[in-house]
Amino acid sequence: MTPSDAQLPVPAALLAALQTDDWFAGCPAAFQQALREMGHLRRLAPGEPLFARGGQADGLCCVTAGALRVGAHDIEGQAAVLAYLEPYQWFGEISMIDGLPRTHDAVAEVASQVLVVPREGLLSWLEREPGHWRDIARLACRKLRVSFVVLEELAQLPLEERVLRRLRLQAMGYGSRDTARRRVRVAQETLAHMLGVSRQSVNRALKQLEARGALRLHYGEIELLDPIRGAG
Amino acid sequence: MTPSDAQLPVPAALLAALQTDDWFAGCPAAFQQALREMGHLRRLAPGEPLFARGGQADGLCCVTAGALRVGAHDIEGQAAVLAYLEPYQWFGEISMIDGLPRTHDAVAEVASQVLVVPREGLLSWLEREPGHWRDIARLACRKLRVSFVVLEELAQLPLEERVLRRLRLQAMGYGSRDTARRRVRVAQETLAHMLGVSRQSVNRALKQLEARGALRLHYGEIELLDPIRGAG
DNA sequence: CATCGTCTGTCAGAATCCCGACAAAGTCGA
DNA sequence: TCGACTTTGTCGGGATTCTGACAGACGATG
Repeated sequence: MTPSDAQLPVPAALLAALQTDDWFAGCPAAFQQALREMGHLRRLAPGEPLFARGGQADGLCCVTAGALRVGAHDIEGQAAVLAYLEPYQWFGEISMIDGLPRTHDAVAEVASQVLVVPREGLLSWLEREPGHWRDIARLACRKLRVSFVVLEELAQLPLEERVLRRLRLQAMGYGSRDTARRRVRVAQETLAHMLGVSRQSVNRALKQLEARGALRLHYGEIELLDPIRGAG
Repeated sequence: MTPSDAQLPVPAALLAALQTDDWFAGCPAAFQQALREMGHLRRLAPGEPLFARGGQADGLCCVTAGALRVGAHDIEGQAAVLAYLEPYQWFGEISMIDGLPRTHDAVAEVASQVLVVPREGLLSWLEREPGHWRDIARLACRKLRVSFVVLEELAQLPLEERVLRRLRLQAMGYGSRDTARRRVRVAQETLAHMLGVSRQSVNRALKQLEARGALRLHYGEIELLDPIRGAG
């Protein structure tokens, strides 16, 4: 067992930080406690995969440090990025629910730490406390709503709006946090991959948004300004 | 109360047909029975809305006859079609789970019939049988998987592939049926709305797919051929 | 402070797609 | 059978995006 596979217990102090996430905060204390006790922490080096598409479900996860890139590595190396997950977002509930293979790859973008709640343990716990399946459903439900928003934008909004909305979505942790951050650390090329367009197009859209007063561009970072000005 | 609002009980004979849907078939008999007993049938005239985006959740639904167009009516009349629901697909679980407003409009495409299970009744039933929240989660989970597939295609696949995959997705009821139909009744313009591109582009893609041997075009209908030939 | 790798900004040609328009073909009802 | 309506097939101009390329700006590292 290599150091990166070491299974560290989850310190109780982490519970406070985990409340940042709306889903976790909405779970009953008993369930929160169970997730902490059954889970363990796993460190990931930059570029190290947590799981790969098609792999077997190992459990429910939560980013506790760093950032994970979730997407799909196409055969031709076309990296379609679905989302960037940051503390303290939960994921992996899909395979948790239906037991089918992973839908995406999850790779550490930087040195990261992930809380992993093993599937088997959680399943048997849920068998004793089946009411908490409702919380699992809530988690999937939230993703579904985000997914619908992204789908709709992708389908018919002009690129400029899509860029702006995606940034705001990222700023509020894809619906997981109630307070949106002002600054989003993301390279324009990364943004391009998420939106499925070229970096040049993203750059042009960002320039127009900056001229519109919706945001301010920095090196490797984008500052979102007053939504009123950018809302048109 | 108008005739279209009449609340007809759900005949027991419908249970057999409902088994067509993978999700329903996977639910325990007790849950199936409860859904039938708590639900009622509602008739919809062509163009009649079942619910609108932003409206309050009235319950879990299932198409039992006809077809529903699910999408979002933009302010400018831009009708973005998310999917066409046909018997016996279930929907409306999102608002069921989180109690938030509807994400989409649902309008009858033709004269249709919908099984509606009122939210309040189902919620209190689930309070007595909380283990079946897992089934609700399964329903949301399946949609999430479909949504991921659509998202990925939308992001980076060439239009020709997107058209083909969308047709196959429709042919197998968005994952709700195990056997895919050969023929899909859908106008090219409708397909264009679902993919967010123009009718002309869809027509060109379809022509190329036909030349490739992946499908055959008919009037108001598309026949899917052997997947092997079209898989490239 | 010098260097290197990353990120941003911009250009031009090629490819793609959108829009409006119109004709041909199919379907349905009078 | 005829006519109205829907759907399909196709064309061309205008707009948008992609690809590839390159220079400058920034930050980390030694």
